[in-house]
Amino acid sequence: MSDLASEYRLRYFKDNGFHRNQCDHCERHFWTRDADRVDCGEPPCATYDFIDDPGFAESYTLEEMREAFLSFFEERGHERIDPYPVAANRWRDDVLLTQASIYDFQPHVTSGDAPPPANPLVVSQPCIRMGDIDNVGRTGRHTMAFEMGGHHAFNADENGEYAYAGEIYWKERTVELCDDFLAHLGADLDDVTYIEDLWVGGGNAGPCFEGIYKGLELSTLVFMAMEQDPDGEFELKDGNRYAWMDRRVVDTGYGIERWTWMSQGTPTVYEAIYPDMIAFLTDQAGIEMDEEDARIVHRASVLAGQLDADEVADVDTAREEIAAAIDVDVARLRDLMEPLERCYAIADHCRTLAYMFGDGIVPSNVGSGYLARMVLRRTKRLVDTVGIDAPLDELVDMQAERLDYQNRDTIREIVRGEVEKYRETLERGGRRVRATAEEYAERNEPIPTDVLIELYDSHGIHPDMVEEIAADSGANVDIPPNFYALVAERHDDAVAAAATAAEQDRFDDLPETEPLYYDDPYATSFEAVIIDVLEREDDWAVVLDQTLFYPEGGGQPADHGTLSTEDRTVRVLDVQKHGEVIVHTTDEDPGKGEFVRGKIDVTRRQRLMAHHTATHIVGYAARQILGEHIRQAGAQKGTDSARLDVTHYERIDRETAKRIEQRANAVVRDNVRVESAWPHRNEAEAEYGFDLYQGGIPPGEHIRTITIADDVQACGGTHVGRTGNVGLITIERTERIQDGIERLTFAAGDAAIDAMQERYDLLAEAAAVLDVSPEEVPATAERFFEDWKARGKRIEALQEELASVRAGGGSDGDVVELDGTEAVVRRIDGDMDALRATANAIADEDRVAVIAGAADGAQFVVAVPGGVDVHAGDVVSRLAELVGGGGGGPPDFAQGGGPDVDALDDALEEAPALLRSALDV
RNA sequence: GGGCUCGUAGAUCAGCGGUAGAUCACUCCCUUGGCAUGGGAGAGGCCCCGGGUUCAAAUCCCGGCGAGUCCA
Repeated sequence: MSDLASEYRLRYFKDNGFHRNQCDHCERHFWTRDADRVDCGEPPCATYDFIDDPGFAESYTLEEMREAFLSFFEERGHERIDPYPVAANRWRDDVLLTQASIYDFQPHVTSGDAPPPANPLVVSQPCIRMGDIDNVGRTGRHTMAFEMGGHHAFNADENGEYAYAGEIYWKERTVELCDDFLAHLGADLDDVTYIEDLWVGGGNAGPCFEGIYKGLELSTLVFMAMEQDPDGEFELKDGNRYAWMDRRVVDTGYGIERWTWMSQGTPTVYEAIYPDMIAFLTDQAGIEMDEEDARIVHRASVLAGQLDADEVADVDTAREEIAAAIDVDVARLRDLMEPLERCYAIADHCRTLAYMFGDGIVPSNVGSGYLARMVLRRTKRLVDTVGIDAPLDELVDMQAERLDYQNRDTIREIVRGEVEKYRETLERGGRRVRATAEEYAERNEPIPTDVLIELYDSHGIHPDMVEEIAADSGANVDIPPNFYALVAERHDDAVAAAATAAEQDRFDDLPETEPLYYDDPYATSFEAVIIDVLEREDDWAVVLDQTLFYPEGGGQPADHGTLSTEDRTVRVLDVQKHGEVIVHTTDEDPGKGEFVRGKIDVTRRQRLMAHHTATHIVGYAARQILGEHIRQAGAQKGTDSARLDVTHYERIDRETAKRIEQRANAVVRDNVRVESAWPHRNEAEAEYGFDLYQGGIPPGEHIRTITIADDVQACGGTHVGRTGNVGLITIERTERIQDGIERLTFAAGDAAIDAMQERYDLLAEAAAVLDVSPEEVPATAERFFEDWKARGKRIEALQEELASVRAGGGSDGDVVELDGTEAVVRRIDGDMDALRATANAIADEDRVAVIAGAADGAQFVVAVPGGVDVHAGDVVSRLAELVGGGGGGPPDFAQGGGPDVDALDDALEEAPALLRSALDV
């Protein structure tokens, strides 16, 4: 690694009497005002020094600390902006959850493509970090959900290449602000250290300082100044090479919870940030402590920072060390701490869930919905373990109320639904495990590993749950230590090959195509100049200077039509966008350098436009009927129908679909204008929020918006002018694409009429078949079905009756005398069921039965009563051979057959001989 | 986005090429003064749907629909 040490030598440190020392334990360098200091100040190199001894002049609640932070930076030239949702995938598609305040400005602002909403700015951003889940509750400082206070400045060279330029401030001012904020709150600055570190993430990197005070990391000051570059001069800790870039982004993170904790000096951060909920939970869990217990807890809390699962090899050992340090038995310490730690985790997880569901995440088996489900189930297990009676939706609601969410009823409904689903999974799993355990206990074998993996991977049953239940049945379980690695092995997947476009280079050099389709959505023809024509295997690729043809995008298929020159007309079969170049696929060569007149297929275009506008309307209607959590998870428009996938936590039944249909058609009848605009991205986001991005996140500084009534979406598609032009919307069906995602398939305009007529035709056809009027179809169908079932039963009964009659009667000619037994060899008129019934009836009279039929090829049934030494399977097999087929079965009853019906009677002739020889064997 | 598992009587499940089963619930009868219970009999199945393989499919293969679960 090239030497970056000079990056950390700031004038600010020099002017303020700092020294650069090296930590005795971790050997990292740090800056301090205390020349003699030998530890960096951060656990495990140090302990918490502020428990019962707050580090600031006054005590703050979380809300007060947030305000103190924001206003401090506001007073120093930063603009305060509203926090973003925790569901980061609403404005970027590379991550699921917001994990830091800088996430708000990635990728477009950090890359320089878009200007920041303000510069510099300050925000308190709710974040969720699943990675800390094992530390939550234990270290006293880790939370899965937290608010990251961030002040950010975006600097760029003055070369005009980026959406912002100039120097706002960089390292000196950033450290100064952090130091000033500490001073502002009354911190003892001599006890503050700034540890040198290097930050790497998301393709960027840069030097950073960790601000530590009294054993607690309060801030991280990142100076993002490098980007990944194969030829870069620095190889950093992730193994990639990086180079300096011409943008410099100040990315700071102040843990608002920790600052709050520092100001209060409570044993843990949790008691500082939501004291009411902790009190409620410990009370519910029946945790009582005498004075001595409380003293132990306090002393252990000071050392709890050592329990960081990322830092220590073994949490149990770390706990033993703590027990030894405060001279308490480790078992007693654990008994005292674990229920408390669980209560802390519950409070934190409930806050996480409140953020997730409050910001519109819907539980699912995929994506962020899956993360939410995992957190919820973990929380439910914790709640049950410590014995809290309050329902989980109430606990989550306590946090949702504190966080001031408006959709609390929906949040509770989602939580209740998920708890119920989890209960069902456990019940199902329990039954399955009991059955499996009994099976192996009986055989006196341990439950094998592959069964454990299957139980977990396919049925969601954790191996420790298997162990618990199996113990009741006396079955042994060996859980291999690398269990989860074995599960992961089952998920080794083949990497999908990315298509490489050879012609891409050629298109890259062409000028951007001027799109005409936005100017007038009803235009049908245009004139253009052919820029380039490329012959391909089966067709031609044509690039024009401008075009009315809409290229496939945003779920809207491409326009079709024709391009005509003076002497020829070629058909346009497909249109694709390569960057800003629009490529038409044609069936013939139109000739290069020619003027062409283009005509689009108007019917196709109008149907597509109707469906596109209808998609917005259906989404808008679904949101009104189902709730604010409804978001587009995918969409595809066609000429005959369109489909819209939305996030929702339960099945959309026919009744609900009808309500959506009615609401959508009301919007059509209102005949409001469909407005399009090209606002600046930041202005659009500020005004409408991230619900804009229903159909994906478009690039660029300006985005195109489509407004229908109160619904505003970023959209590049073509739309009708007024909702009335859509004509009619019919929802054809709903289906569940994944857990938490419902697909609405609908038709609009002409296609809706077609769909309605087709459906009525189906009903009319069914009515004609039943010879009743359409209204009577359901009742008649039901009557017929019942009748059909009753007849089936009647036939079965009659067949048995007939069989016993046959068994008794029949001509004497077909009775064969065997050695001490009689056999009946007979051909009857009936299907396999009749044959079986007859054979059984004969066998019931202690006679061997060989029954043949020809209802569906040649068929045999042989039944042998008990005590007769003939193997039915063998006899059938040999008979069947004679008719070109096969057969078999158990010794007392067998069936078979073959295609050669003509040979049936001959085969029956052979039957007596076969039986006798079978008896002889 | 990908993987895996499961759809059989009202419920829970067994059967996994050869005559559709068990337990509980249900109906009736018997045991008892009544209840818990005990004994007996009975009813209840488009074996999710559609193709294919086979002499023969609930069972094997493919597709669809429905449900569950794990991973990114």
